[in-house]
Amino acid sequence: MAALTGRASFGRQRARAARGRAGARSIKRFSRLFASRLSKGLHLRRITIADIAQRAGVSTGAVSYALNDRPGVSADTRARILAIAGELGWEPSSAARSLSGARTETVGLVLARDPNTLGFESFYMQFIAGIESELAKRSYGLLLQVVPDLEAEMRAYRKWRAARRVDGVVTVDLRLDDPRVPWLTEPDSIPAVLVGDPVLAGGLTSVWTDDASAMRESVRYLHAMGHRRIARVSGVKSFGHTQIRDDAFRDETARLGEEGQIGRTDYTPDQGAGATRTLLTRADRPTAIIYDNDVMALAGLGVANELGILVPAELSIIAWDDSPLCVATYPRLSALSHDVTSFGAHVARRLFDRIEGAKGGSFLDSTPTLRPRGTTARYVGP
Amino acid sequence: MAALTGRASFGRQRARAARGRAGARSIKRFSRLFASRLSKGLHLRRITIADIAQRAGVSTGAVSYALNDRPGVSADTRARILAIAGELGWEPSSAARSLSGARTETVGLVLARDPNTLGFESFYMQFIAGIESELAKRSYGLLLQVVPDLEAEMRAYRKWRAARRVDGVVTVDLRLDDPRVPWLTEPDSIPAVLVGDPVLAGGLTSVWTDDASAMRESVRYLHAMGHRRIARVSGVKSFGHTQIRDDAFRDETARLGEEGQIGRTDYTPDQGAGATRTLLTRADRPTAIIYDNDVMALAGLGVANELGILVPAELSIIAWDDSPLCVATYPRLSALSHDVTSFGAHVARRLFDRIEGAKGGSFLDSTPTLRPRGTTARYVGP
DNA sequence: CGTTTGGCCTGAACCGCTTAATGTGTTGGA
DNA sequence: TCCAACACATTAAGCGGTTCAGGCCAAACG
Repeated sequence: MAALTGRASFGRQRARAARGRAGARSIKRFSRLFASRLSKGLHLRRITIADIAQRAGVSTGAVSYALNDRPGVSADTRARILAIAGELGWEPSSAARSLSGARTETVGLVLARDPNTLGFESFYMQFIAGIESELAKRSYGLLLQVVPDLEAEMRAYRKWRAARRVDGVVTVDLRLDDPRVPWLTEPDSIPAVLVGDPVLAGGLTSVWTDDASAMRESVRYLHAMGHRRIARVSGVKSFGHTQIRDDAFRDETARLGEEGQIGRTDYTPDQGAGATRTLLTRADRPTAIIYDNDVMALAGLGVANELGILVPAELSIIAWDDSPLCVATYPRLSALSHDVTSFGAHVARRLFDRIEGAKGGSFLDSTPTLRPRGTTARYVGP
Repeated sequence: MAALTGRASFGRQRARAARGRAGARSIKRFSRLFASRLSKGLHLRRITIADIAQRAGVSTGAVSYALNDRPGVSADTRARILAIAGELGWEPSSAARSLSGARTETVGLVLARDPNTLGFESFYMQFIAGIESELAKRSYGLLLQVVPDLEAEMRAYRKWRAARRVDGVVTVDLRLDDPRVPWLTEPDSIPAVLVGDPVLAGGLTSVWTDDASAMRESVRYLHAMGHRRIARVSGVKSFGHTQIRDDAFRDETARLGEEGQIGRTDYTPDQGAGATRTLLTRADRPTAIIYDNDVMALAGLGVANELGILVPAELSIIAWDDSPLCVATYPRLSALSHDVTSFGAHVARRLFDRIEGAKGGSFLDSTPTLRPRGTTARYVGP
């Protein structure tokens, strides 16, 4: 026995211990297991680190260290454990992990929007796809919740925090004086990345696009094309980015000596069409309209067609958020193009940084660029 | 002491036990806690059922029974426990719950689609919103994963099962001979609800819409309007519902003595436009086209405009899956309308039934109904 | 009046993993 | 040669619930 190597003797010890433990677990335990197997139809017991430990002749602690790539095991023990884990097809129990204080391996996203209007905001789906692309790399999951309003969103956060459900959250549609900001700033809160302008994020980590610049560029572009009456059909006023675009729009039109009109909507094509109709039936109707999303731009195009106003000869149209939709219409919609999927990925990366303890900060994503297509043209007078 | 009520004496016992335990936990434990408080900035310890038990003067077991609405506690003890739990703002730890074999309170959804094409399938977002509406009622969460292909989807399922991550899954985009069906049929698999025709679901629970009827109705409608050359622009061939619609389309056109053409796409507007162009530049071009989704119908409308073909005078267009998009265009798209949000809710309800042990079965959701708008009209010859 | 019965509760094991604290041999230095 | 330092492992105490086998006591029964 004394001649045995350290490992072998550990192995024996281990085996003995295991046998002892199994005995101690007694008939009670066994019968319970058996009963559950019967009732649920011969379940295969799940593979745990204890199984790996037994096979490798080490303790569960060692297995845990090895599987988590932490010091405390030798290189070859680690390799052996990893091999066995692979062979057995072991998957960590996220429940056990998070219960013992480690990561949940889940991030949360709450969408506070009317379910019925959500469907045609292609932004979210693309954004989610982008987030997922990063999560997949670290085998994280995305916990999604669709709620009617901000209060419900806060409730969801509170619940997630209390239940230790997520490691972090992505927060979208920031508002002015957003209640989520102070809440997420509390010392005990969930690590978060806010999507929106730093001025709205109150020092928390934020990822943003320079919408103001994009708006200014668009206005200048239209002005240079001879447009003198430029309008904007905007989204929900309480959203921060709406205000930012509003301000930039007003500012830039004023700077160019124009009077910029703004129509207000809830992002639905219906209201987009309504706002367009209002604008186009005025005596001094605009010769160009910038829409806050693509479906409203599409709706606007429809209204123009209906009213017999030629696009782009008599009216130029620009959509915010380029999408396949924009190239599906005829004429094709000129749009402010932004890669929403990679934006989502960017957000996810920042969230991981944050989860790993990075300090807050604001990160500028690429600025939407104007992509002129068939709905913008030089304006040559009535 | 003997004169005390049972409850009061239990309370004392309990308190003593608690003190004893706290003592046994020793300085080691305390210092650890303290250290973590210091490092993370005075965390409030989370509220557990032990806290509730202590306050109520009962055991944690009793608290568990009370909170889960199970027999084993008297009505007023239950009420007292519930009150204290509310007062303390207790939230169950989902990790602890799932670890001890109970529910995860999470359902999973894997979307095997190219992230870039996902954005403009309004179907999914609406569908998800519908699912969420039911989940919210039971405070379940939705774990979402976007993957590139079926294999990755299977991996996700396997992982979720191994990690006990979800209580059930919703499976979409069924195919002929879908590998997910046998997998989900295995005795040890995850409870699932399949979205698709029962013939594809192999006995598992499925929720479906009668696409064949809807297709037949559309073809008959167009035929009755004088159309004699009806075409279809379909989606991905490997999807089961594509085949079902194909078959119904071919069958019904043949029955009416027409030759029904089918163009194949991947659901993108780009390919929808391409297929339309091919169809419309033939010598005997169709006078009506039925599209498999709304964005392709939109793209088709664009191509017709571009080619100078008048819609609906010379060409009728029908979109599958009505959406706000359909009323944003000019003319408005005639569409097969289906309430996708409530469809999602229906699916979620069936999944809960399944999780609670219901047998498989197939459930017919409402059949899409044709909603004629501006893109369908009587055909009066060339 | 002794004995079931049944309602309420307690105690403690257990779920699978993490992680301090605590051994053990081995080495290297004095 | 002896001891400290070190590398590797083990042990066992949690994490926060669930659940089952009792225990206790009052009511019902024979």
